[in-house]
Amino acid sequence: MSPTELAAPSFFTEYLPHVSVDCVVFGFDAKGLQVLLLKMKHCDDWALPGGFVRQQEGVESAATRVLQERTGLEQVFLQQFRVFSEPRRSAANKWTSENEDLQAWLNQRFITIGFYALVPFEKVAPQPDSISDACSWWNLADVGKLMLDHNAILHSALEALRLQMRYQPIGYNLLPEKFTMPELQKLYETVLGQTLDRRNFQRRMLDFGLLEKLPERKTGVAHKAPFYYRFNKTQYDKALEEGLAGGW
Amino acid sequence: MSPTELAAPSFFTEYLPHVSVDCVVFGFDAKGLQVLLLKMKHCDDWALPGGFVRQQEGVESAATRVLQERTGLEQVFLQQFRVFSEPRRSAANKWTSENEDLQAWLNQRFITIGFYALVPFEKVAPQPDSISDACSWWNLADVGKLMLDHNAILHSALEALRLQMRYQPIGYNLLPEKFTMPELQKLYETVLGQTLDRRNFQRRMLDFGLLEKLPERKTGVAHKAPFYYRFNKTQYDKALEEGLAGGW
DNA sequence: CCAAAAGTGTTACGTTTACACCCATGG
DNA sequence: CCATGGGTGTAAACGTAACACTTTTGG
Repeated sequence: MSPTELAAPSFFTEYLPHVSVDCVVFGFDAKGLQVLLLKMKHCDDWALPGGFVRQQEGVESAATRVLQERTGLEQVFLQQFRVFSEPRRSAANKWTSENEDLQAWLNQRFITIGFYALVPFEKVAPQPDSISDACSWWNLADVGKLMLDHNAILHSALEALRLQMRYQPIGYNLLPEKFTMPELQKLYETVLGQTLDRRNFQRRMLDFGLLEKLPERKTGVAHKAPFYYRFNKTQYDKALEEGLAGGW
Repeated sequence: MSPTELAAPSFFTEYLPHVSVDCVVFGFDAKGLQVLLLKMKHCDDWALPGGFVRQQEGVESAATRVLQERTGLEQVFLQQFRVFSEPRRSAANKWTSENEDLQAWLNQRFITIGFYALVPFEKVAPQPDSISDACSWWNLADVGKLMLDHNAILHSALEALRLQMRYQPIGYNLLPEKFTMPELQKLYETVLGQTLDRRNFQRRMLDFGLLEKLPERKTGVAHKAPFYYRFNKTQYDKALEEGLAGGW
């Protein structure tokens, strides 16, 4: 091995070749459902945050690392949902870089493992990576053409999330610790893309037994002030494990 | 490149390194749910049918190829359900072979993409592959310790299948073209691991609108002969796309 | 004091569950 | 001719959906 190689360890030795992870990071605020995107260098496209898998780590750990680097968050809800592997998905890879090793690396054919993450919007400090020059939230409705097949990945993640909501609770990772019932409902309506009855929603949510009503109400709001709630983490985790409803 | 290499193309050039697919193949007969397993050479373990991904194919296509080779079937219901990638899952890889290239290949660390398949039991002609010396059906209840983490993969596949049954029909790929209602019920009971009410099951199934009642009854059977049914493929495929029930 | 938003309750409806009766067949 | 399994129907229980009234607050 030459001194040059020793000085600059290659992507090819650090990571598993041909394998990547891509994360669809969902956040939620008053404007609706947001997704974290990166503006790639030397091109106009935006892309999902992604990364590669080290020789000695699992894909979950790789995705967690990506999330930590882009958002600053340590603990996030992360779920693998599908593998995207059509050879032609990488056909458009035409990276040029002064770093020849990086260039060769990026122009590989990649099999990517899709994850979606649910994160607390207001706690995220978006950070671009080495091949992007911006990292920021996009309202889901405003997302345009993304790099490669990232639009399909995003769409697929949203479908997986909607499916998962049928039998698992969401919200713990998307809302602040204290939240009101209307806020929780807004979250559900936004993700599901449909409006729900206010009273039935509240009853159903409470019947799940995951919520604790706090004695305080929201302040500084017009009209009648709603109560705050928080999740009972114990019950919430139990519901994540066991599921909420059954069909058979 | 040396003539030797030209004469014997390497696994390393034909396939993507570090990536494999493993298939949990479910079949169904009178004895219950069956799973297709391979008896590995030079060791007592049985394993799930698996394979590798060619440089220019997607993982679905790799899994389809594996299925075709092991079962002889062209069209099978195939569903990717999870990626297994913990580095230590491959830690036990200690293959020895006279083919040095193969040996080095098999001793890589692998990220495997888990698929489950639903196939018509009676149409399958199990075929071992080059690193196994038997391929046969096992009753799910009789499956013992499998190679590597294959027990976990099998368990996870069954969970995914049970979950999927909540909102998608199954049966088309697991039953012969004509089947009776008790047979269909047996299938559901076996996969779900619980007994169901005969009359409610029938009503529910018929209400889905996927079944066509045939004018003929089963022959050569003790007691009252049940009617045959078959799936309406059009409706069935529609249900696969759109799902059966909703929660919200 | 009124429009807008939130808290709470009730009724109607449909779906699922539980269960009963009759029919057909082979031993 | 009867035990076993299959075809069909109905009533009760449950959960969901639809909807009304009251309370609170800022403008």
